[in-house]
Amino acid sequence: MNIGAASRRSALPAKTIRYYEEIGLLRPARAENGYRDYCDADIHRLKFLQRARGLGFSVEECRQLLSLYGDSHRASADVKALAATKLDQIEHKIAELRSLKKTLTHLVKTCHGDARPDCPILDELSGASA
Amino acid sequence: MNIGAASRRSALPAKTIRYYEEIGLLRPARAENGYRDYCDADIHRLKFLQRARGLGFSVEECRQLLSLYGDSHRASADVKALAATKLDQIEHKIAELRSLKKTLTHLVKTCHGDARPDCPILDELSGASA
DNA sequence: TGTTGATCTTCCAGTAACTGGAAGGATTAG
DNA sequence: CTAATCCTTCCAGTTACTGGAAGATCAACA
Repeated sequence: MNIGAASRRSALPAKTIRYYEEIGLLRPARAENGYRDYCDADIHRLKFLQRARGLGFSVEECRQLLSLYGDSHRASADVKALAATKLDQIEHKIAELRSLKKTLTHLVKTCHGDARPDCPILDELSGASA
Repeated sequence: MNIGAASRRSALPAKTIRYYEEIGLLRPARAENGYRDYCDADIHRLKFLQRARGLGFSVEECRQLLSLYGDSHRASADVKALAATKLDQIEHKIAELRSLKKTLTHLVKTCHGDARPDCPILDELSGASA
């Protein structure tokens, strides 16, 4: 299977697939014409990457997950720990964004938003109230 | 004022301050010895940048905000629009992270997390349930 | 005066995770 | 046969810094 088909099946851009190969996440075979040739296991791996990246795992974390996945002796505890850590990070990020949203919402509300030159948002940013 | 002091006053690393200068966000004077010399307006600008970045504005958005800030004829509506757009983006990001959190929470809960080799997290990622 | 040690300078390179584009070979459809 | 599409490699750019090397300058102390 060529890279175009692999791209469609994995929902990953061809560029990204080549990039993943470059950084050693997979090693597809080569056809006689030099084209990459993806087998079912490769597609499986690519889909795995697509899902894990979509869940917010970094590429390095994906590499770990893939090695755990490939290791039939690994404990599910290892994977669970990785996922739990990621969950903490996500919660932290959500909290940060909420606080940010609160501040900005306040600013947008108090800004009259017309043609007058005074603006509470810029005042806040410039430290007028600090 | 040297870059070290400017760094302490603005809560920005010296490296970052030099970087901001490099990309044209400010132009501090130079002392005779070649050292950068920051005046109060520069510090003000740096603090502005520090706050705006912390609120999630990109460097380019900060550049816009700074030019609006410097323009006494600008309408507060311009700033409000920028902030409102940013608010939308933040809300979108929060929604994404929540959905992500939901999926991962489910996976972590269903994973027994012991030494057994089967693991619902990897199953899900590998597409076993898809 | 000498000499540390901290601070400053510039420049080069690297990070994450791709993305875009150029130049050129292979394949497929009509 | 030709045109369009797909494939290859390689180089460069993105965002917003961060790290480090090599060398100048400064402040403080004996």
